[in-house]
Amino acid sequence: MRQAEFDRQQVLRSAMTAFLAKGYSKTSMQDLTKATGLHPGSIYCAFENKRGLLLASLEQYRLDRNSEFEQFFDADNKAIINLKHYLDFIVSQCLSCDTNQACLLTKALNEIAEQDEEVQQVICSHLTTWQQAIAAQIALAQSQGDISPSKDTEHLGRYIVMGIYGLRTFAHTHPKACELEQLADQLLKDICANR
Amino acid sequence: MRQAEFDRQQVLRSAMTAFLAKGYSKTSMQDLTKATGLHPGSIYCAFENKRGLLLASLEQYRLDRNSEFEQFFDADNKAIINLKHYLDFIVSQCLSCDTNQACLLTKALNEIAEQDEEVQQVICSHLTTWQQAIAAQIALAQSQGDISPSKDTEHLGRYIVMGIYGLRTFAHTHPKACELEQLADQLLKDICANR
DNA sequence: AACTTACTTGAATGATCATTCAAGTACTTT
DNA sequence: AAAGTACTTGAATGATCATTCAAGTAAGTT
Repeated sequence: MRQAEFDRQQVLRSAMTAFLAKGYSKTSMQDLTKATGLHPGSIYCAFENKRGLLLASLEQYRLDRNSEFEQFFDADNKAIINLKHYLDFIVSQCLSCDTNQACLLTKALNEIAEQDEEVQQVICSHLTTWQQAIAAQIALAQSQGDISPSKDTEHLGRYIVMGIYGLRTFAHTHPKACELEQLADQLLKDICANR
Repeated sequence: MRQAEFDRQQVLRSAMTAFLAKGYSKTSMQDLTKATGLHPGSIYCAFENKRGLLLASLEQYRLDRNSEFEQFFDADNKAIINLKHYLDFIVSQCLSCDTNQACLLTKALNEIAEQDEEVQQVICSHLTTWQQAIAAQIALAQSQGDISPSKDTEHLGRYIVMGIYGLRTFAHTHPKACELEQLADQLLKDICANR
């Protein structure tokens, strides 16, 4: 047996960058060979086809975002503080002009939504897992007295996720930084409000 | 002079449907000739190229959404009631499987965002106008005593718009109808909350 | 009715696309 | 060191793409 010469993670992260810059459809195999450094034959050998490379990239994206998420919420702060830092981080991503800071899951979901059922299923499953992780942090904040325990945890989780989706799209309209920050603050306030 | 034989509005609405179904990139000229009933030469004569057809479709979309918006808010109800009906309508669109009920502006914005500056400019300008129209209705609701007048009208407008963007993306993950309705209700509640 | 003008038609064009595959290369095993 | 195995290479392939344009057709004008 002979080992593949390329670093799989590095290749997938390069592919992610390419897909984020142009979207799946507009990213040509030529773009992908340039971005990854792999020749067409190697890509097809390792990932079957362009769609397979997208699926593998989505999986790598999930792993990367998972460990990023854990870094935010493993801190010894209260859950509500970590949540605020996490939202601040997302706002800073939204304000960045670097396309690589966008969310591959929502980008791909918007583009391929009704076209490819399997890709959609994979994306939805990742997003749902993420939503549950956020809900778990909200539950923690409820137990720590920062959010009313009488509120529906799952509903609050969906509300935050909806808000983050909204922030990402809103950011495409080039709002002022302070406006985006204000929206994120409002979102968190509404979650915590005692009503 | 000889008049063109096709109905411009009808052609543009067919093009909108095609773009909404597949996205701009994946919609081929063949798709567009089939959808509009026009031959390639006629499309190029009338709209210059595929991109020109998109721009014309975006303009028609703006006109159509404008009159739709006016229908919702010309009613003799209180502004807050109209706003609720409008949100209900958007939720019902989100729940529909008909791709034609999606928003062409946000769909195109997500797809072409950083690729075509002029298209982005056009889309952002339409979305900003829409946001201002919503803010105007919020101002009305404030004057009618349904929303605290001390709140920043523009901020509330942005918040509702962010929420609608979020609802649209969230809907792609196939949530239950009641969950989406609950999110829209929460959005309106948070706007009206007295804090 | 003849002419001019402008729209319609749809096959042709050249570019670009994803994908293939046979030849080349390097690692592993014997 | 020789043989076998699997990865790499990149030009070739056929499909599909947006776009063009010359011929055809119908309306308006004289």
